[in-house]
Amino acid sequence: MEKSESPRTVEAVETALGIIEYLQREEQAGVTELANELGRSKGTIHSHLATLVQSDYLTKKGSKYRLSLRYLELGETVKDRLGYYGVIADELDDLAKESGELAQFATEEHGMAVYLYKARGEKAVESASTIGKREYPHCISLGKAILAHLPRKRVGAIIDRNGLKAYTPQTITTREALFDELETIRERGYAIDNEEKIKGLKCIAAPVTSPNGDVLGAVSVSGPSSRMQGKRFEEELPQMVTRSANVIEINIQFS
Amino acid sequence: MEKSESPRTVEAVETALGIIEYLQREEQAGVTELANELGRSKGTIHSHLATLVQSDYLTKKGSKYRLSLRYLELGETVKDRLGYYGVIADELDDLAKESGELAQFATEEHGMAVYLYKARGEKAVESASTIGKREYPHCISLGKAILAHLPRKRVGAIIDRNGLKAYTPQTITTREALFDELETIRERGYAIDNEEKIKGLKCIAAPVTSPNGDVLGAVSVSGPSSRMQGKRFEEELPQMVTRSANVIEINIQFS
DNA sequence: GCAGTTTGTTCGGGAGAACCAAACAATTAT
DNA sequence: ATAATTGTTTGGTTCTCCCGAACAAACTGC
Repeated sequence: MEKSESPRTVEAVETALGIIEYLQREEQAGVTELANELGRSKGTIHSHLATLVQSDYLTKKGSKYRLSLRYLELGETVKDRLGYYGVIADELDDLAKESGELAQFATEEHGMAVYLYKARGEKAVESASTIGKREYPHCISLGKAILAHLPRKRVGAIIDRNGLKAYTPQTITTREALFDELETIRERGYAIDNEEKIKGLKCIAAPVTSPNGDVLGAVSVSGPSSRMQGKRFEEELPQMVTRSANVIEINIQFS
Repeated sequence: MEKSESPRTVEAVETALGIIEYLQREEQAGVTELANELGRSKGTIHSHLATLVQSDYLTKKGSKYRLSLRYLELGETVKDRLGYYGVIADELDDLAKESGELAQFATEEHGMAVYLYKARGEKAVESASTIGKREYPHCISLGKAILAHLPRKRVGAIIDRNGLKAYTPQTITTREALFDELETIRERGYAIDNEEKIKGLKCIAAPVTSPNGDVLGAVSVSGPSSRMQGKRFEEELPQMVTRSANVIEINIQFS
């Protein structure tokens, strides 16, 4: 089961990445603040900062450090390499317009659901998620739609890694319940988030798979529970979402 | 003049960043390839890769490593912090439509011009530049428009850092010629790229400044020399570009 | 299917660098 | 002006980063 031991890592790199992560949360910081936060001496942090500035990963204004614009380039590179970014953008814009709600696309990486795009329809609810944001997959429709099409042992590993944190009374918090739910999703063809992450918010998500069967991501619409009920929630929206997922699948093949 | 000595840097971090940079160019690579490229042993690279994967900066598929989606999030964070991204996007879309050409916005960081947005008009030429791409400022209109509004000693430092590489016979390659050109730009109110970077391509760029006088970036239109001449090149387009720059300046204040 | 080659992984040991602590300089606050 | 805080520099020591080599795994060619 277990690998003999965890592989060696480079501590100096971990502190440098810690600086980047802190500056992602905090916008700007000085030497002392970072030293306290990361539990290193001021001198150490100082040379790390010098390294990151020299390599263009940070900028220094006065005595405060911030993330540089280099991450823009890296972000674009990653986006371009996905290959299907334009396809999902176009289709989600349509879906948002047609449904009037918030339409989103996410994929999976390292056991987390990663939002790649969002489009806002006429009445779309606000959402904290932005492009690149990562979320636990077990409590959102996008995540569950993806998990439903991953190998069972892969899902097990993800649960072990993440746990099953509860956000609302509806959140699925046991392994068995989640596997049952995934089974239901496979049969039904789409996933539902019934206020499992945020009270008052319901979502519907359908998976996008490649020709050879593995899942590339999922499409969803989200809206307030007041609008997400009856025939609209049980027929119309599911149909829109699954249709969008299919359109994306087809267009990816020819792009 | 010179600081006593260059500050200390952390070599381990430099190799880790070297890995990231290589994977930005190459899409994917294995241990041996990276070890050769960066002049380190396979064992060393291996533990660096383990560190970067563990912290979610790389993904491992089989025995190849790639950049992870984390850079999407970092890119979005940086974009949001600019504050005026939406403003330039809206205005450049208009400018591209009105002019029919390629409209771009760039700002300055570490002595380089960094493209932040581009919008393509009806007849827009193709361009290799993408969001986040960095370019030497001395040979493009956007760069010169920005340089014209930086402190003289800052410009001097940038020249020292970058040099003045020639791309075409028109490229400005001497310090004096560049300072003269910047003076002309300040008087005229906008900058011209007369095939100084790419043969057959001409551009016009106007600076965007903040109320307190420092330059935030510049707006440009680019087109083939055949279309960039006569009254259109000397009056109409300059007017459009400077007007766009002004609109952006105003909107930034109220956003 | 089997030897040969290449690539990834593990590990001991030594040299060097990352880290700390403390002193100094610069900036800000009182 | 003085005190307090923060940034910068520097020696010295410990620890870790790195190398090299051995091992394992994957791929190649025959």
